[in-house]
Amino acid sequence: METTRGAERQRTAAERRRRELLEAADRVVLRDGPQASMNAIAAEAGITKPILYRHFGDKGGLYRALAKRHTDALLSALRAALDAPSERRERVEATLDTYLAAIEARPQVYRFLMHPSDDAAPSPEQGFDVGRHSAPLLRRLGEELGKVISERVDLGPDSEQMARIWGHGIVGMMHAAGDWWLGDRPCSREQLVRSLADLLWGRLAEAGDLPGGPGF
Amino acid sequence: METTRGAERQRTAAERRRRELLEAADRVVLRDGPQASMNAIAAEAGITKPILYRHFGDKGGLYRALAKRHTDALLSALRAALDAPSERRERVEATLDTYLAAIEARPQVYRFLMHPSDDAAPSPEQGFDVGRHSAPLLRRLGEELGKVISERVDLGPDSEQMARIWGHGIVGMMHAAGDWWLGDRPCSREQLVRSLADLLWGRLAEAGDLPGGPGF
DNA sequence: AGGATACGTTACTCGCGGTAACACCAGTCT
DNA sequence: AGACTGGTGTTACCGCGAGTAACGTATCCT
Repeated sequence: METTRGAERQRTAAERRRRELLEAADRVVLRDGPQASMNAIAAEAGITKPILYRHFGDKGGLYRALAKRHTDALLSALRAALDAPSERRERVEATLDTYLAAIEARPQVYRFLMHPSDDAAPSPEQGFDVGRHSAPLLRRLGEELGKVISERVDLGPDSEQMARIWGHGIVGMMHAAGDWWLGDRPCSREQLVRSLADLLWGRLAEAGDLPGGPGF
Repeated sequence: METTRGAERQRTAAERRRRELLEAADRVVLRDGPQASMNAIAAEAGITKPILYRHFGDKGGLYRALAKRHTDALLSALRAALDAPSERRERVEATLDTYLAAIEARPQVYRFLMHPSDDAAPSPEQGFDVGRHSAPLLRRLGEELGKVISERVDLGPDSEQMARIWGHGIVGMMHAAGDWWLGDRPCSREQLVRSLADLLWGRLAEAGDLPGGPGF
């Protein structure tokens, strides 16, 4: 009975094929942006649409598979920065810098990852579902950072809750500032990193008011 | 010569019509979500598609007009909180709370405003354009807050730059935390507001390490 | 009256996501 | 050998939504 070995070989072949398709999709998405059509991707892979659908179900499936690869890569880079053996402030700056360097180096990947992917389930019942606007990447980063904070930082009672809030908040801060910076490039990366770290280090609380009206 | 008076009346009539169309569009978008079709909106307004296109150019135009109304409303509410005559910390908390209360009260509006609206210009030249992932609302809030900070807070040299960075960063923090909170509702709004303000007030820098591994 | 300028319609094109139906070509089971 | 299975691949189609062309009609100015 050769079934097991045969099935095995077929499975690995299918997986290789899948990887090839993903790489083709990657090329197209990085060239045309997130609105790349399934036709274009299929053409790039040298095949036709139905094959893509057999492998990935629908466009969302393909995009999710594609996103996972890049997300994993970015996440592991961030973890490395987060685990460096140094002072907390240095680690925070290193993490911010790693993220910003990544989106600076490959803005197309960044753009793709931030795409909401429109998995908005049309939810039949009146009143469509609410939240989940954020890209899955941001959710994941926020959760991950929350976990790290709660494991390592002493926040007193309700530590768990606060750590998650901070995780999502910090990630959001990093993302929004990064997105803005990437567009206008008003300053160097170092300066951006330092300013954000300063913000997290409470300089807003310490700063004095300027004359005229209430201080923020 | 009646041209001026006639033109005037026509213009105001057109504007009233436009407002009616926007209100119809509002109803549909708030019911069906951002993927509402132009057909549906036209039907709700009791007319047909071409009229919408005459008034707004394309779907993006309609959505931009729609977004402006809500954005302006939210922004004025935030300004009020930001201008209250009290301590800085209180004003910050009030502003956060105002934003969160708004997205809590009308999540559909929130969802619509955060929709990227896919104005991704297919930019003919190789390498499509990069940034501008964030919703226009966030950009605007970030700029606005940056202005307020730079006007009121004394940040020393490079104040302008840092204020803008902080503006976008704080808005991003608020948004990401709010989005996550709106989905899972893991705590009360008060608690969320206090935690975020604590974060901005430098509690991350002050907190001690927890045993085991490097502290964040 | 004559003509411009709005408002409104029907009926279409075009592109995209997704699918049905069919063909082919391995290896496997009897 | 010959039937069966499961993978790869195709062409041709459906449905739907954005956007447009062409046409008809009321209103108001000259």
